[in-house]
Amino acid sequence: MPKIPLPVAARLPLYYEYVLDIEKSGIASVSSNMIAGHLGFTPSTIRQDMMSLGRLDSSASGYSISSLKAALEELLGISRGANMALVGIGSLGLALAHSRLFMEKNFILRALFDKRSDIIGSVIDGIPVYPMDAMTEVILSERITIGIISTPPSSAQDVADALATSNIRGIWNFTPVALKVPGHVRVENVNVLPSLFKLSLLMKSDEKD
Amino acid sequence: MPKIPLPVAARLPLYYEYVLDIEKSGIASVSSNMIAGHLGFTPSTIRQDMMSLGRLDSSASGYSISSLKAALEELLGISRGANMALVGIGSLGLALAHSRLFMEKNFILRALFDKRSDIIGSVIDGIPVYPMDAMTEVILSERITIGIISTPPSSAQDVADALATSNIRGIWNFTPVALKVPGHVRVENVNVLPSLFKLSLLMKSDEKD
DNA sequence: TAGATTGTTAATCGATTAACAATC
DNA sequence: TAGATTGTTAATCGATTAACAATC
Repeated sequence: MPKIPLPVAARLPLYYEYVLDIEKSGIASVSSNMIAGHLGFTPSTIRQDMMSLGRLDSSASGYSISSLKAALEELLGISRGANMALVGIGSLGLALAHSRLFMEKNFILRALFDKRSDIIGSVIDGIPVYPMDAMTEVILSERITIGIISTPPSSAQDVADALATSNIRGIWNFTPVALKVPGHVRVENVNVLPSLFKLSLLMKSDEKD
Repeated sequence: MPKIPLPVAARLPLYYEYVLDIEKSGIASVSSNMIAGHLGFTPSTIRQDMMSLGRLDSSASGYSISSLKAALEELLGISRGANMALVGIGSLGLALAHSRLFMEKNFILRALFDKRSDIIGSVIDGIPVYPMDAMTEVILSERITIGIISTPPSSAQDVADALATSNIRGIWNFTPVALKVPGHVRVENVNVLPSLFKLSLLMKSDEKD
């Protein structure tokens, strides 16, 4: 199994979006030069990255779109997909539940959990809302491998503990809490504040021009 | 003006959260060793980064919390803050409008824009909803420098054009569209899908253990 | 074949880490 | 002073870029 360096892994989603784009236009292959020009890297970087992807069909007209797409879908987990559960139906949780973004990539939201009894038993966008204590059972029966945490920060660790107990394999954490989890659970944190700070930093550097 | 390398800039928000944490506990200074231990870097990296921040008060017990906090608030734009406008009140826009996350950091949402006439004129969480054609006027009168785009992808470029015309200085883009903007406008994109792919990649690497 | 592009090795660049004298 | 930590220079590491022979 090829071990993908982190800087390369960060570029894979960009490659994938680009591949989908040009696939639509009916072109059958793409060169490192074209990718580099479009995404703002050097052709050298692209070629080095392509080597990390394993064997691709390539020729003097570049890499075949179909083999590139297949390799990326395999690596990014799109080809196999995953079942997900979301815990905490606040305004962020609702926005995530409504989003078609991951659904389109085969990451399917199968279950919602909340502690508010007035919404338990209801169905949001086709997804049932369960009580918190049904977590272990539902995660098992729906073969859920990823848990999304969008609760208030104060409940985040408790929810992470419950998910870990339910044998979840990955946690997508939308709270600003540094979760403690057992070794078999992977955590990926989503934090938008650093991105706003970066924008602020960029704008500031414009000022003295 | 110190030019901050990107890898350093990416760590600044982490330092800031940590500084707020220990400030609460009443401790007056922190060593590179403590920061490194808590955030998972080496003390060397921390000290190099501190040098990028400019002159800090330091001693044999470490860096003074107050000078470190002040330097970070200055660099991250927290001390001066900014006024923001949000365009596109879907479920994501609502979640952002409800969030206290940036408000606490002096990034204040002053205006919401949408094209749906049934909500124009209403007030959401204390923030007025304006029609799209009031954009230039409101951005000027409220001294707004950052525009948030949370519309459907199909409208994103039109909104970016309108914001640029209104002399906005930064765009915080929550759509997956690669926006084209004039040189005086900075764009920062927020994309959660790469983060989900990264989680998927991590989980996959667990599998063959 | 001729032209273009890959695959791969070597060179460069920049970031991280180590080491230690200077400072508090 | 003695102990601890910074500030800074040098060494290491890894990622990006350049170069070019091999391939289509």
